[in-house]
Amino acid sequence: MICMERTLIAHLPQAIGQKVKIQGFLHTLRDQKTMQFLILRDRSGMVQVAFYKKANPELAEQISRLTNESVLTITGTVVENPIVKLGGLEVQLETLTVESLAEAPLPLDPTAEVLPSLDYRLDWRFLDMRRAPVTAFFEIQTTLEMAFREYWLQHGFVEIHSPKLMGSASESGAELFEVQYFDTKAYLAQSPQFYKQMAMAAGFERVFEIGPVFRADPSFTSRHMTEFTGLDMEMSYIESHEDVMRFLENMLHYVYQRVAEKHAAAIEAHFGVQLEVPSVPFPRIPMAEAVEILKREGYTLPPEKKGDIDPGGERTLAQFVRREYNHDFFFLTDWPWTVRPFYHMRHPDRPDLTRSFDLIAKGTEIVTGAQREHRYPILREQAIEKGLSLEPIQFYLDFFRYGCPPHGGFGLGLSRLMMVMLNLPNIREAVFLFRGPNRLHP
RNA sequence: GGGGGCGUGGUGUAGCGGUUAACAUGCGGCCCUGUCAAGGCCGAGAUCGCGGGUUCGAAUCCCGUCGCUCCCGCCA
Repeated sequence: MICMERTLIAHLPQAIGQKVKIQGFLHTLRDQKTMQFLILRDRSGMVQVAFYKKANPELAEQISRLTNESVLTITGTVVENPIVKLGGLEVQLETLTVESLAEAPLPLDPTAEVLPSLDYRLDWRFLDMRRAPVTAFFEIQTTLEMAFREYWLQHGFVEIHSPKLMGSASESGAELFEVQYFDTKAYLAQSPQFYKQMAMAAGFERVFEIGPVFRADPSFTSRHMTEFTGLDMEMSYIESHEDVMRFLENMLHYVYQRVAEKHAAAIEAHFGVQLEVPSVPFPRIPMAEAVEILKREGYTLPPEKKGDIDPGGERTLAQFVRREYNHDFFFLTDWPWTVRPFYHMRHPDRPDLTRSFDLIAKGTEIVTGAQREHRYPILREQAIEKGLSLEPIQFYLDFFRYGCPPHGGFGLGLSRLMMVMLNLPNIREAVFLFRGPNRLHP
């Protein structure tokens, strides 16, 4: 017992007949007249621990006083027992150490079958996260992020970490958080956009970044956060945004495959989703065509949108794509110049359209990308056309004055993708800790 | 920022003009020869978000307020 190594509960079937040390939370205690059954839970699973009270009445007394979710260290012998429904084995308790006695009652019971409201769950997120589906969520997310990294590394990308404190607004400025920075003001980066492009000007050719993004939008929806993790990339020597889309769809195909290989069963069990690896290529719908489709589908766009498509329209298009192409994903391409930022490249023959795209997954926008305008004089003109003052963005414009390869890239929302993949109704449970206009704690 | 919905024991819900405010779960106690989402019995726990109004009477109707939530705008 003194120097015994801990055995994970999932590994107990390989330890039949052996004495083991297991540690975890007390999931349930069934305290009977002659016997006590403890269900112990660690990150790998649950096991039944059995104890004959008369073997040690004093210890039995101690077990009776245990509260649910207390943290225990237990030693005992693993025995095969087909009668036990939980894995057909149990640990016969020899020693017990209470590492941490949980107070009762619990404000949130992780073992309860009825879930409290999401808001209450977020108040007690650390208890909420003891539930198996949440544990599974983060294991899946870890695999997903690893798959992205694998794919990028296989294709010659370099990882960068751009600063999140900025001296000036990078784009619009309206959605920036302002912070005190000694005797001046700084802003939290609402995108690594400019810095990714800086890496292109530096000749890195291919970069990616996984990092925090801040948006000061007072958005009250099930898919917005004020702080989220962005998966961003930028690549040089492309011909058009088509190259970026092709890269993205192949990467998502790979990522879904990796997740499916490892977690298909868990995803089915915890989220009721049969994970479908999306086939490539994804359907592409130019904006002009999308408007026609919506007309045929009987969806009326709000008149003030003018070439843009609202979330309802995106959902309608998603249904259309599901029906016509049997696909969960589609690219909405060639957005009007009027609704895109100044750095998107325009079509040479259609200056009213940009070489840009959004990726819609099950009706939710998860990616925005484009070929960027890398020609200094044109970029400068476009900034002026958008009514931007050049002075605060001159450092950015300078990237394009001394040779810059043609390039493009995209930004993807990690939680948005997780939400879509696992059919979660709300982004607040697709993230470790949610940050929104009314939520800064815990 | 605009619009809709909700707010009842710790939690999740029912009740929607007159009820000792109900049910489930959790909590406490007792019982039960191995249980297994254990089961059985008993008990504690809510002045029905807050303020005002209508009414003989309000958890129930009206107004305001706060909180949450969803949709729109914005986006990842």
